[in-house]
Amino acid sequence: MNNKQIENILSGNGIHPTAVRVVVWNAIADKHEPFTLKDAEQWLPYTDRSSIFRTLKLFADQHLLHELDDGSGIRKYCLCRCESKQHIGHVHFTCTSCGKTFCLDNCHIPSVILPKGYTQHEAEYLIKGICSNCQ
Amino acid sequence: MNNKQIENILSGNGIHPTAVRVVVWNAIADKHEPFTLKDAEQWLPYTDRSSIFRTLKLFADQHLLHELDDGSGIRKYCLCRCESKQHIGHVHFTCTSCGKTFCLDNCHIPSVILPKGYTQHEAEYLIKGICSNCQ
DNA sequence: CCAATTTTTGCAACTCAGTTGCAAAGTGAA
DNA sequence: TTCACTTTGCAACTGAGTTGCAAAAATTGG
Repeated sequence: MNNKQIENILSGNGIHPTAVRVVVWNAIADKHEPFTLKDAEQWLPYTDRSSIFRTLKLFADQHLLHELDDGSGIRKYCLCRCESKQHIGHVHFTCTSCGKTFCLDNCHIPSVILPKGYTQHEAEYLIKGICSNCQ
Repeated sequence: MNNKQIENILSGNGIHPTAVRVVVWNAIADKHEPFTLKDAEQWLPYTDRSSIFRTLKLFADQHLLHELDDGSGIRKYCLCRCESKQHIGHVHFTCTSCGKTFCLDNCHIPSVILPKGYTQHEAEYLIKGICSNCQ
Protein backbone atom coordinates (compact mmCIF):
# COMPACT_ATOMS: atom_id res chain seq x y z
CA MET A 1 0.00 0.00 0.00
CA ASN A 2 1.44 3.37 -0.94
CA ASN A 3 1.00 6.62 0.95
CA LYS A 4 -1.63 7.89 -1.47
CA GLN A 5 -3.79 4.86 -0.81
CA ILE A 6 -3.34 5.23 2.93
CA GLU A 7 -4.31 8.89 2.76
CA ASN A 8 -7.46 7.90 0.91
CA ILE A 9 -8.40 5.34 3.53
CA LEU A 10 -7.85 7.81 6.34
CA SER A 11 -9.64 10.74 4.80
CA GLY A 12 -12.40 8.41 3.69
CA ASN A 13 -12.94 7.69 7.38
CA GLY A 14 -12.92 11.29 8.47
CA ILE A 15 -9.29 11.35 9.56
CA HIS A 16 -6.98 14.10 8.40
CA PRO A 17 -4.01 12.16 6.99
CA THR A 18 -1.02 13.61 8.78
CA ALA A 19 2.50 12.19 8.58
CA VAL A 20 2.25 10.33 11.87
CA ARG A 21 -1.11 8.86 11.00
CA VAL A 22 0.14 7.59 7.66
CA VAL A 23 3.19 5.87 9.14
CA VAL A 24 1.12 4.36 11.94
CA TRP A 25 -1.43 3.01 9.50
CA ASN A 26 1.38 1.70 7.32
CA ALA A 27 2.81 -0.18 10.30
CA ILE A 28 -0.44 -1.79 11.40
CA ALA A 29 -2.41 -2.31 8.20
CA ASP A 30 -1.03 -5.78 7.50
CA LYS A 31 -1.39 -7.11 11.04
CA HIS A 32 -3.91 -9.88 11.44
CA GLU A 33 -3.68 -10.35 15.19
CA PRO A 34 -4.39 -7.96 18.03
CA PHE A 35 -1.43 -5.81 19.05
CA THR A 36 -0.55 -3.53 21.94
CA LEU A 37 0.67 0.04 22.07
CA LYS A 38 4.07 -1.39 22.94
CA ASP A 39 4.05 -3.53 19.81
CA ALA A 40 3.28 -0.46 17.74
CA GLU A 41 6.09 1.46 19.44
CA GLN A 42 8.53 -1.24 18.42
CA TRP A 43 7.36 -1.17 14.84
CA LEU A 44 7.80 2.63 14.86
CA PRO A 45 11.03 3.31 16.76
CA TYR A 46 11.25 6.92 15.58
CA THR A 47 7.70 7.90 16.42
CA ASP A 48 6.77 9.24 19.82
CA ARG A 49 4.76 6.98 22.10
CA SER A 50 2.05 9.46 22.95
CA SER A 51 1.62 10.31 19.28
CA ILE A 52 1.14 6.63 18.49
CA PHE A 53 -1.23 6.34 21.44
CA ARG A 54 -3.32 9.26 20.29
CA THR A 55 -3.33 7.99 16.73
CA LEU A 56 -4.50 4.51 17.73
CA LYS A 57 -7.20 6.04 19.85
CA LEU A 58 -8.29 8.21 16.96
CA PHE A 59 -8.41 5.20 14.67
CA ALA A 60 -10.49 3.34 17.23
CA ASP A 61 -12.85 6.29 17.64
CA GLN A 62 -13.34 6.32 13.89
CA HIS A 63 -13.94 2.56 13.84
CA LEU A 64 -10.85 1.71 11.84
CA LEU A 65 -9.52 -0.20 14.83
CA HIS A 66 -11.20 -2.10 17.55
CA GLU A 67 -10.10 -1.91 21.20
CA LEU A 68 -9.93 -5.25 22.89
CA ASP A 69 -9.48 -6.22 26.52
CA ASP A 70 -8.39 -9.82 26.77
CA GLY A 71 -7.78 -10.04 30.50
CA SER A 72 -4.04 -9.48 30.20
CA GLY A 73 -4.51 -6.00 31.65
CA ILE A 74 -2.97 -4.51 28.53
CA ARG A 75 -5.19 -2.98 25.92
CA LYS A 76 -5.00 -4.50 22.50
CA TYR A 77 -6.06 -3.16 19.14
CA CYS A 78 -7.17 -5.10 16.14
CA LEU A 79 -8.03 -4.09 12.63
CA CYS A 80 -11.73 -3.79 12.32
CA ARG A 81 -13.20 -5.86 9.54
CA CYS A 82 -16.79 -5.62 10.70
CA GLU A 83 -19.38 -5.03 8.01
CA SER A 84 -21.50 -2.82 10.20
CA LYS A 85 -20.39 -0.11 12.59
CA GLN A 86 -21.84 -2.15 15.43
CA HIS A 87 -18.70 -4.18 16.15
CA ILE A 88 -20.57 -7.40 16.48
CA GLY A 89 -17.66 -9.04 14.81
CA HIS A 90 -15.61 -12.16 15.26
CA VAL A 91 -14.69 -14.17 18.34
CA HIS A 92 -11.30 -13.67 19.98
CA PHE A 93 -9.28 -16.43 21.54
CA THR A 94 -6.64 -15.97 24.25
CA CYS A 95 -4.23 -18.80 24.88
CA THR A 96 -3.56 -19.18 28.59
CA SER A 97 -0.32 -20.99 27.79
CA CYS A 98 1.48 -18.62 25.40
CA GLY A 99 -0.59 -15.53 26.22
CA LYS A 100 -1.30 -14.68 22.59
CA THR A 101 -4.69 -13.49 21.44
CA PHE A 102 -6.04 -14.55 18.07
CA CYS A 103 -8.82 -13.29 15.87
CA LEU A 104 -11.07 -16.15 14.88
CA ASP A 105 -12.14 -14.43 11.69
CA ASN A 106 -14.47 -17.19 10.61
CA CYS A 107 -16.10 -17.47 13.99
CA HIS A 108 -18.96 -15.00 14.21
CA ILE A 109 -20.30 -13.81 17.54
CA PRO A 110 -23.73 -15.35 18.06
CA SER A 111 -26.29 -12.79 19.16
CA VAL A 112 -28.26 -12.96 22.37
CA ILE A 113 -31.58 -11.52 23.40
CA LEU A 114 -31.16 -8.74 25.94
CA PRO A 115 -33.54 -8.03 28.80
CA LYS A 116 -36.05 -5.25 28.24
CA GLY A 117 -34.62 -1.76 28.34
CA TYR A 118 -31.07 -2.63 27.28
CA THR A 119 -29.74 -1.45 23.94
CA GLN A 120 -26.74 -3.12 22.34
CA HIS A 121 -24.04 -1.15 20.54
CA GLU A 122 -21.07 -3.50 20.57
CA ALA A 123 -20.28 -7.04 21.58
CA GLU A 124 -17.12 -8.85 22.55
CA TYR A 125 -16.77 -12.61 22.77
CA LEU A 126 -13.52 -13.88 24.25
CA ILE A 127 -12.65 -17.52 24.69
CA LYS A 128 -9.74 -18.58 26.88
CA GLY A 129 -8.06 -21.91 26.46
CA ILE A 130 -5.17 -23.54 24.64
CA CYS A 131 -4.31 -22.56 21.10
CA SER A 132 -3.34 -24.99 18.37
CA ASN A 133 0.37 -24.23 18.74
CA CYS A 134 0.40 -24.98 22.47
CA GLN A 135 -1.57 -28.25 22.45
CA MET B 1 -24.43 -15.50 56.85
CA ASN B 2 -22.45 -16.11 60.02
CA ASN B 3 -18.73 -16.73 60.26
CA LYS B 4 -19.17 -20.46 60.68
CA GLN B 5 -21.04 -20.67 57.40
CA ILE B 6 -18.40 -18.58 55.66
CA GLU B 7 -15.65 -20.80 57.01
CA ASN B 8 -17.47 -23.81 55.62
CA ILE B 9 -17.78 -22.26 52.18
CA LEU B 10 -14.11 -21.33 52.11
CA SER B 11 -12.73 -24.60 53.40
CA GLY B 12 -15.13 -26.44 51.12
CA ASN B 13 -13.38 -24.73 48.24
CA GLY B 14 -9.90 -25.52 49.42
CA ILE B 15 -9.28 -22.15 51.08
CA HIS B 16 -7.96 -21.99 54.63
CA PRO B 17 -10.45 -19.65 56.33
CA THR B 18 -8.29 -16.95 57.91
CA ALA B 19 -9.65 -13.80 59.52
CA VAL B 20 -9.02 -11.62 56.47
CA ARG B 21 -10.59 -14.13 54.12
CA VAL B 22 -13.71 -14.36 56.24
CA VAL B 23 -14.24 -10.61 56.42
CA VAL B 24 -13.57 -10.24 52.70
CA TRP B 25 -16.07 -12.95 51.86
CA ASN B 26 -18.55 -11.38 54.24
CA ALA B 27 -18.19 -8.06 52.43
CA ILE B 28 -18.64 -9.42 48.92
CA ALA B 29 -20.99 -12.38 49.32
CA ASP B 30 -24.17 -10.37 48.84
CA LYS B 31 -22.97 -8.38 45.85
CA HIS B 32 -24.79 -9.09 42.63
CA GLU B 33 -22.82 -6.85 40.34
CA PRO B 34 -19.14 -6.85 39.40
CA PHE B 35 -16.94 -4.83 41.74
CA THR B 36 -13.38 -3.53 41.72
CA LEU B 37 -10.56 -3.85 44.23
CA LYS B 38 -11.26 -0.23 45.11
CA ASP B 39 -14.87 -1.03 45.87
CA ALA B 40 -13.75 -3.82 48.18
CA GLU B 41 -11.29 -1.47 49.88
CA GLN B 42 -14.12 0.91 50.67
CA TRP B 43 -16.27 -1.84 52.10
CA LEU B 44 -13.33 -2.91 54.29
CA PRO B 45 -11.71 0.30 55.54
CA TYR B 46 -9.66 -1.47 58.19
CA THR B 47 -8.23 -4.18 55.96
CA ASP B 48 -5.03 -3.69 54.04
CA ARG B 49 -5.30 -3.24 50.30
CA SER B 50 -2.74 -5.84 49.36
CA SER B 51 -4.37 -8.35 51.67
CA ILE B 52 -7.70 -7.75 49.96
CA PHE B 53 -5.99 -7.98 46.60
CA ARG B 54 -4.37 -11.29 47.45
CA THR B 55 -7.59 -12.62 48.89
CA LEU B 56 -9.63 -11.74 45.81
CA LYS B 57 -6.99 -13.33 43.64
CA LEU B 58 -7.09 -16.47 45.77
CA PHE B 59 -10.87 -16.60 45.53
CA ALA B 60 -10.62 -16.22 41.77
CA ASP B 61 -7.99 -18.96 41.55
CA GLN B 62 -10.32 -21.24 43.49
CA HIS B 63 -13.23 -20.32 41.21
CA LEU B 64 -15.27 -18.61 43.90
CA LEU B 65 -14.92 -15.36 42.01
CA HIS B 66 -14.64 -14.56 38.37
CA GLU B 67 -12.26 -11.95 37.01
CA LEU B 68 -13.79 -9.71 34.42
CA ASP B 69 -12.30 -7.18 32.03
CA ASP B 70 -14.99 -4.87 30.75
CA GLY B 71 -12.86 -2.44 28.81
CA SER B 72 -12.74 0.12 31.61
CA GLY B 73 -9.11 -0.80 32.20
CA ILE B 74 -9.94 -1.74 35.78
CA ARG B 75 -10.30 -5.37 36.74
CA LYS B 76 -13.64 -6.36 38.12
CA TYR B 77 -14.67 -9.38 40.13
CA CYS B 78 -18.01 -11.04 40.22
CA LEU B 79 -19.39 -13.86 42.26
CA CYS B 80 -19.21 -17.01 40.29
CA ARG B 81 -22.53 -18.77 39.98
CA CYS B 82 -21.48 -21.07 37.17
CA GLU B 83 -22.62 -24.66 37.45
CA SER B 84 -19.44 -26.03 35.93
CA LYS B 85 -15.87 -24.96 36.62
CA GLN B 86 -15.62 -23.90 32.97
CA HIS B 87 -16.88 -20.35 33.49
CA ILE B 88 -19.12 -20.45 30.48
CA GLY B 89 -21.55 -18.42 32.45
CA HIS B 90 -23.74 -15.44 31.89
CA VAL B 91 -23.43 -12.44 29.63
CA HIS B 92 -22.14 -9.15 31.03
CA PHE B 93 -23.38 -5.77 29.97
CA THR B 94 -21.43 -2.52 30.25
CA CYS B 95 -23.32 0.73 29.94
CA THR B 96 -21.33 3.27 27.97
CA SER B 97 -23.36 6.06 29.56
CA CYS B 98 -23.07 5.39 33.31
CA GLY B 99 -20.08 3.04 33.11
CA LYS B 100 -21.67 0.33 35.23
CA THR B 101 -21.33 -3.32 34.39
CA PHE B 102 -24.21 -5.70 35.01
CA CYS B 103 -24.51 -9.43 35.21
CA LEU B 104 -27.28 -10.63 32.95
CA ASP B 105 -27.88 -13.70 35.03
CA ASN B 106 -30.63 -15.06 32.83
CA CYS B 107 -28.67 -14.51 29.65
CA HIS B 108 -26.49 -17.52 28.97
CA ILE B 109 -23.44 -17.34 26.76
CA PRO B 110 -24.19 -19.18 23.54
CA SER B 111 -21.42 -21.56 22.58
CA VAL B 112 -19.46 -21.41 19.35
CA ILE B 113 -17.56 -24.02 17.40
CA LEU B 114 -13.83 -23.41 17.56
CA PRO B 115 -11.41 -24.10 14.72
CA LYS B 116 -9.51 -27.37 14.93
CA GLY B 117 -6.77 -27.51 17.53
CA TYR B 118 -8.24 -24.94 19.91
CA THR B 119 -9.46 -26.04 23.34
CA GLN B 120 -11.88 -23.89 25.30
CA HIS B 121 -11.56 -23.41 29.06
CA GLU B 122 -13.49 -20.21 29.73
CA ALA B 123 -15.64 -17.79 27.82
CA GLU B 124 -16.56 -14.17 28.27
CA TYR B 125 -19.35 -12.39 26.48
CA LEU B 126 -19.54 -8.64 27.00
CA ILE B 127 -22.12 -6.38 25.45
CA LYS B 128 -21.71 -2.63 25.42
CA GLY B 129 -24.62 -0.30 25.05
CA ILE B 130 -27.13 1.64 27.11
CA CYS B 131 -28.64 0.15 30.24
CA SER B 132 -32.26 0.43 31.25
CA ASN B 133 -31.56 3.23 33.75
CA CYS B 134 -29.83 5.43 31.16
CA GLN B 135 -32.32 5.09 28.29
C1' DC C 1 4.08 -27.30 76.30
C1' DC C 2 7.77 -25.18 73.69
C1' DA C 3 10.61 -24.55 69.61
C1' DA C 4 10.94 -24.72 64.72
C1' DT C 5 8.66 -24.06 60.49
C1' DT C 6 5.23 -22.40 57.49
C1' DT C 7 1.59 -19.32 56.32
C1' DT C 8 -0.60 -14.99 56.50
C1' DT C 9 -0.72 -10.12 56.98
C1' DG C 10 0.44 -5.03 56.84
C1' DC C 11 3.32 -1.67 55.15
C1' DA C 12 5.85 0.66 51.91
C1' DA C 13 7.59 0.99 47.72
C1' DC C 14 7.79 -0.16 43.01
C1' DT C 15 6.22 -1.14 37.98
C1' DC C 16 4.30 0.12 34.02
C1' DA C 17 0.30 1.08 30.80
C1' DG C 18 -2.19 4.78 30.03
C1' DT C 19 -2.74 9.65 29.97
C1' DT C 20 -2.09 14.67 30.09
C1' DG C 21 -0.01 19.57 30.02
C1' DC C 22 2.49 22.26 27.47
C1' DA C 23 5.27 24.42 24.21
C1' DA C 24 7.13 23.92 19.59
C1' DA C 25 6.23 22.71 14.95
C1' DG C 26 3.23 22.27 11.23
C1' DT C 27 -0.93 23.36 8.43
C1' DG C 28 -4.47 25.98 6.29
C1' DA C 29 -7.28 30.06 5.55
C1' DA C 30 -7.72 34.96 4.78
C1' DT D 1 2.45 37.20 5.72
C1' DT D 2 -0.29 36.79 9.60
C1' DC D 3 -3.40 34.54 12.50
C1' DA D 4 -5.86 30.62 14.25
C1' DC D 5 -6.05 25.95 14.70
C1' DT D 6 -4.18 21.27 14.66
C1' DT D 7 -0.63 18.05 15.42
C1' DT D 8 3.47 16.44 17.52
C1' DG D 9 7.30 15.39 20.92
C1' DC D 10 8.74 15.59 25.41
C1' DA D 11 8.39 15.07 30.08
C1' DA D 12 5.94 14.21 33.85
C1' DC D 13 2.05 12.39 36.19
C1' DT D 14 -1.73 8.91 37.56
C1' DG D 15 -3.34 4.97 39.46
C1' DA D 16 -4.20 -0.09 39.25
C1' DG D 17 -1.75 -3.81 40.09
C1' DT D 18 2.02 -6.09 42.26
C1' DT D 19 5.97 -7.36 45.14
C1' DG D 20 9.69 -7.58 48.95
C1' DC D 21 10.08 -7.93 53.41
C1' DA D 22 9.59 -8.26 58.18
C1' DA D 23 6.21 -8.89 61.88
C1' DA D 24 2.46 -11.64 63.43
C1' DA D 25 -0.18 -15.71 63.51
C1' DA D 26 -0.93 -20.45 62.84
C1' DT D 27 0.68 -25.06 62.37
C1' DT D 28 3.70 -28.92 63.00
C1' DG D 29 6.96 -31.90 65.33
C1' DG D 30 9.18 -33.37 69.35
